[in-house]
Amino acid sequence: MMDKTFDPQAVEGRIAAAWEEAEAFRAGRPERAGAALFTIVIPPPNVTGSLHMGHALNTTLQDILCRFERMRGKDVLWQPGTDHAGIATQMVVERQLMERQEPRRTALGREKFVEKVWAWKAQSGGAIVEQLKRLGASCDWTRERFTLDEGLSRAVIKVFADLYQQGLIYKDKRLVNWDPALQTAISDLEVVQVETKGHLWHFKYPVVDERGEETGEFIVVATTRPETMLGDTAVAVHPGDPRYKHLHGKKVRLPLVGRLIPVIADEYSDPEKGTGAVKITPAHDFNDFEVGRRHGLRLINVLSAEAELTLRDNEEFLRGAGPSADLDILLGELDSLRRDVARKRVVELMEARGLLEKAEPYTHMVPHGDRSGAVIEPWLTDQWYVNAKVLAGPAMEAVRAGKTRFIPKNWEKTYFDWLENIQPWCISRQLWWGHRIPAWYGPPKSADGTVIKAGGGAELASLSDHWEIFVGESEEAAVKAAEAHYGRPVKVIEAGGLGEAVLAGEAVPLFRDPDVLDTWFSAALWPFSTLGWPDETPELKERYPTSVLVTGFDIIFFWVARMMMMGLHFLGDVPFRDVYIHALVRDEKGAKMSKSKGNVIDPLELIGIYGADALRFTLAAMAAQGRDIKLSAQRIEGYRNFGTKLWNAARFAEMNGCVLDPAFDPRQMKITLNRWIVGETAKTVAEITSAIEAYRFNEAAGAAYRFVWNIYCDWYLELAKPLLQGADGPAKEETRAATAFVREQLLKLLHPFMPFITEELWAITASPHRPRASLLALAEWPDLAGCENPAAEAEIGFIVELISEIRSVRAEMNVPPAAQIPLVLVNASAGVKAYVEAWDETIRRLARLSEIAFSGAAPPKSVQTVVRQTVAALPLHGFVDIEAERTRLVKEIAKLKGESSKIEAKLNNREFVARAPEEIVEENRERLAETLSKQEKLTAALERLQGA
RNA sequence: GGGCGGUUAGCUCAGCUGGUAGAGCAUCUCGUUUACACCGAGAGGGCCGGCGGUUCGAGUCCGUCACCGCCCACCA
Repeated sequence: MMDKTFDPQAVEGRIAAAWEEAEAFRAGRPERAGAALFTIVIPPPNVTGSLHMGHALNTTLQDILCRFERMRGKDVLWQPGTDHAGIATQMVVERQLMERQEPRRTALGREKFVEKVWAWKAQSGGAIVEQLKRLGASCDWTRERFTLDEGLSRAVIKVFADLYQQGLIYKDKRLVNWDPALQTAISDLEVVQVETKGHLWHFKYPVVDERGEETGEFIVVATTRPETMLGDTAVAVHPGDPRYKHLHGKKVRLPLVGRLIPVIADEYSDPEKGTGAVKITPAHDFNDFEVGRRHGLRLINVLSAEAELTLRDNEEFLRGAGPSADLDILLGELDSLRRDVARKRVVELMEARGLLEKAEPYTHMVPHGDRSGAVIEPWLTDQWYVNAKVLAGPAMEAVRAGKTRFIPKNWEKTYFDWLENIQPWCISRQLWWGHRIPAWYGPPKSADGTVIKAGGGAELASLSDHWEIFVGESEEAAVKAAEAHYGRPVKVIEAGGLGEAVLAGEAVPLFRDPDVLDTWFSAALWPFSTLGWPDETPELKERYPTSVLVTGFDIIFFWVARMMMMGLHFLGDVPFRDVYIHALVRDEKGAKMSKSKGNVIDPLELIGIYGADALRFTLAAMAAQGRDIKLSAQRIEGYRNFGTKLWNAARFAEMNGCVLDPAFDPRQMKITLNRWIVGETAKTVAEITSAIEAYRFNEAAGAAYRFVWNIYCDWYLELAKPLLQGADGPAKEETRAATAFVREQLLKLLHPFMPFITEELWAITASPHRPRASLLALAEWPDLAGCENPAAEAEIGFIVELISEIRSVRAEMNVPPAAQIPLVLVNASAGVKAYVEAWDETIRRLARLSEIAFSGAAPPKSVQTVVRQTVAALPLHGFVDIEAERTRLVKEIAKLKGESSKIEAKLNNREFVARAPEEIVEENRERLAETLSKQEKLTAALERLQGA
């Protein structure tokens, strides 16, 4: 005997183990040889991660697709894995070291630290994978990959080396987004603009004449960053701005520093903004950098990696300023100040000198690192870049040509907009956890072929712009290339020991770039690196391009676009045919879930309370395209109840001996009721199938829900009770078989959405004599084409409507539920009579009637209603309240009148009759006739009531 | 500043190619009829944000305005 409810906690683990044991999710199962292929690569979650709602939604949708296609007979590969997540992981381990008061990263050294990270990964890195399994993800876990795996690393190194040889990866010295907290460069995408309240300070820069004497005139510049003024090398005005025309070519004295800097005319300066004159700090502002480049201005870098003032490095610049420089203050007091402290101090100094015109409150956008939250500094460094512009062309073209489809389509625009304006992609990170860049540096070779010898550290640094670069897929390859280049033996050393090695003069020293690659660089290769590339594996050959990518819109730029670029460049084809972009999961008020807001709903907690199936079904039911999901526990509870309903329907079938007969043929049934439910099932199969094919998950879930609850349970099982509980015979046998058959179909239909409960029911309801041929996960998707049955629909439809109508009237007339009353059908047609006689007992039970009679006229004092043209009269005698009935009829007639006059107006409109499709016109005529006839009958009933 | 979405029942949302406005929850009334109270029966509740337009016909298409949300760009 089954329990009354399904206990997810007790069952889920066991079911998951059964799947694993049977290797149900393994790609390339022998019996599927030659089957159509279906491939999805999972968006690899961070190893540091724990399951959040975004993962839960993402995983659920992919799993629905995979289970659906697997049941349709395809050979499915859902490729799982995790991402090493450079910055995030390094931060986690560093924090851990700090908490345990162990030596810091820098104290440990690179090798030891990386070892620690691997140890951490081995111990707690796999948590997310276990959590995905709890959700029921049917990945081929035997193929799990990690972006730092040996194989994937090989792919990364090869891609880097190839792109370098092709000139698509290059090293450049320019401004990058520098994160002073993490001490690394980050890409544009990792910078978030945050609205920040600050000030706009107006500084007066004195204008000087040819001899360097101040003329008494000032040019006023506005800035939000006073501390960077120490690195100003010009003031720009718009060429057409009349206010400043006379100053073109003149100079101003940079306050505090004292150096003379030019006033330049440049279109960049906007007369509308600030004072129309803008200070130019090429080393600390992206726009200024460009202006500086146009005008050949010097770059004065006044900030350190920690974003502290480094004025000593610029002594030469400061000393060249002449007598008015506040050298002592600059070098003594300001040097090494943090940027925010320096800002205040510079303002004070300017004010003290009468050069602060005004300071006004000002709200503006300030760039922050998305991981560290630190204010990002545009900073001049050497970094590696990918020429994304070249790779973006084919990526756009492929989508334009329809080789990859975005669903919903409107995301294509977002994709195009970004790619059209793409900037060089900074891929080097000053971290230790990640793929180390396969570039080796050697000392410069002079024109005459001699290797330039270098002295100590400072001298080395000054040479850094001139290193020879050797990129290779291995150290051996790089050494070989270097030896060929220098014509001398080469020795690989640590960067720090370079000076001595060179001085020793024996071998040419070579050292490897200490930086690692952006995590997204390896992620961009995921669709082919996980399939074995650069090896020509069978999987790669057969499964690339993959079928579909399922992901959130927040990583279209980070990931989707880059996979497109890399896939097209290295494989010559798109990485996936479809990209299904799903929504964000928000809290019930619509706010983005975040740890800091404390509104995060933990999927694991929900799974613990309601079970994985309930959570999955909820997410699917709410996953309408193009809209965020606001999740509430109440909703999940509702779908948990749905599971219970399904469970009890199966339980009922079990109690009534409904066992599946494999020989059962749904097309050979005799009983109308059974034909009807199989017909309804067929409709539902078609509906769910096409909805999943079109990624309309909510519609598929909705169709399944309605069918199970409102059709199978509410009507079929109720109507089947007399047959199931009646005397033995062919009708009972057929109904038992049909009940079991339909249950089988809905377990299959629901399996992609609720894999655990359906698999469990599949096992429980197996016939004791005939065990299941396979797990439900591997069973065949239903195909009931040709089982629709309009005749059965007409009959059962009438019965359902009749019962509903009587129930409604009874409730409205306040007839006590216990009261059994008679029903009289007036002038019923032969067809209706046949229906009713066939269902006499059931109608009486469900509508709580004492008897059903046929007559040529409605009995006096009866309440009347119309069901599909037939008047149904309930002689209520003792119960009827004439007033209440009159009110009910008047109301009902008014409603019908409104409806009929609307249709009449439509049909009287010649244009409508002439232009609307014939079927629509016909439909309206029928509706009018129906409405009028019903109206007539109720009006007659009302008149009789008044006569009585 | 550029772009994308949203505005439908008290709440949360469906409504795909224009053709009788739907669901879940909540509310109200009733029901211990052995599958299920995580249940059953019934009811109430909507000028589909405003204004124009196209059309025989608009929640659905076009324009426009308002408000809400998101993305991109922007340290004067």
